[in-house]
This record gives sequence, C-alpha cells and structure tokens, in this order.
Amino acid sequence: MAKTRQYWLMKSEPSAFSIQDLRKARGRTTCWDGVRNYQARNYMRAMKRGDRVLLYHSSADPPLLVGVAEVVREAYPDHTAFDPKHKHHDPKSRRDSPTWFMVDIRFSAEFKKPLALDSLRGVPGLRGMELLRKGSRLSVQSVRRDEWAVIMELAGRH
DNA sequence: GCCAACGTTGGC
DNA sequence: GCCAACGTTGGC
Repeated sequence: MAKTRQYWLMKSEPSAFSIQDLRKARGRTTCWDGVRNYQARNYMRAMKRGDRVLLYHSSADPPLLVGVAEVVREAYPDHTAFDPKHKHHDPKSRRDSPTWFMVDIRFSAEFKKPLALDSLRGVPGLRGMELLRKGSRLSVQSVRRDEWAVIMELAGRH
C-alpha cells in the first residue's frame, strides 16, 4: 500500500513552548503533551512517522506560522494525564485505558520570514483552511497537501 | 481586556 | 437527549 505523507498544524503559545524551545530541546525533539480535545487527539492518533507539521504560535502578537517539524514517534499515552499533581491531570484517563495521547515531533526548520495569520487571509489557495476559519480553536489541525504547498511557497521554501 | 466561538458538564 | 451554565481558547 502506497504511503502518503500527511500534513498537520500544531499550535502552541510561544510563552509556554516555542519553536526556539523545540530547536534547543534534546535531539531537537519533544513530546506534544497536554492535548485535551478529542478531535485534536484523533488527529494525533492518525499521525505517522515522517508526517510534516506546521508550527503555529498562538496568542502571539501577531500570531505566526513559524516553521516546520516532523513526526518522529507515533501516538502513545500522554502520561501527564495520570499524574494528579500535573496541570493537565485527567482522572478519566487511566493507565490501563488511556484517554489522551501524544506524539513526538522533531524540529525541521524555522521560517526566515514567519507568516502572520493576517497575511494568509485572502490568499486564494488557502481559502477554507481550518486555521483561517472564524472561531477556529483546534490546537491540532489537518492541512491539505495543496495548502501546505502554498504555505511553503509563501515562506520561501520551494 | 473584551468577547465570539466553541467543548464540556450536569441537572432534568 | 436537551440545553443552560460554565470554562477555555485565542484573535483583536
């Protein structure tokens, strides 16, 4: 069966975890813990090694697409949900039946010129992109191949 | 700081 | 199963 690379977008608040943090991390890799939304979780469970991830800085001024990472470990239980002292603890997730999952991603590249959210509006190829939908809050999103290509073009990465 | 757009919770 | 109340996200 032909394997098709998939494309995703993941949000973080740079004050909590930024692309610079990812680049400085051991192995330039981090686990993406703390996702507590079912649709976002389902997207993470669909991720495969080698999939590409757009990194987005939310609640930044301005909000920006900042670079690219790669999925290096497929979904496994998010252990922070098991820890009663942890901020993201969730008692309904149990070790023998986990509710929440995470993946590992590795830094690939930082855009020389990050793309402001505002600058993406009105780009014909991005009409309908989840990120640009009014009220879009999902912290893990699916990105279409053609949308990915447009963004790489805009970021000067052809 | 405001508030729209969610997702979740829980009473009924 | 409905839906009001509540909490959160995140652009502006």
